[in-house]
Amino acid sequence: MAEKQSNEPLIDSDKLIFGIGQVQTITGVSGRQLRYWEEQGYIAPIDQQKGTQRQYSMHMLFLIFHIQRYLKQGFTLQSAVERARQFDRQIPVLRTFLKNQFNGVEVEDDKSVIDFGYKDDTHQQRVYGVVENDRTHFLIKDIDETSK
DNA sequence: TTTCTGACA
DNA sequence: TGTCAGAA
Repeated sequence: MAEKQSNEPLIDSDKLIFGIGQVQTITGVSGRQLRYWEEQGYIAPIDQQKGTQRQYSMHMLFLIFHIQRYLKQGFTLQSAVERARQFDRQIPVLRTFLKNQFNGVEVEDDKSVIDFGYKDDTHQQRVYGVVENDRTHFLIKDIDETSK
């Protein structure tokens, strides 16, 4: 099996730009709301000159999407923004962790196993994430020095 | 056609 | 927040 699949050529998310029309279609947030949120300092388009058409990064699109999700759940705009921002701060952390720990996943019909690499620098145990249907759990295996 | 700003039955 | 106007 292939050991390393250095996944570098991912899409530059910074190059994915959306106009206010696309943002409305994707997130369901009206242009009027987007301009109001911007006026309140909650969101910001990509730096552009005044009077020109707004452009939003994919990152901002996600933020807008989450603000709207919390809004639908009944939160006020202010608290929805707070929660969206908190969530936003967690993404880079998860990304870094997965980037360093993810070592591939074996997909099977009834059960799939995610390889999270060694438990620590001692390299004596390996951690796996097991996915069965909708249930998940961790699995730690001891590494026997004799094989491989 | 779409978006921008400002205003308000 | 929606919607309408007048301009770009």
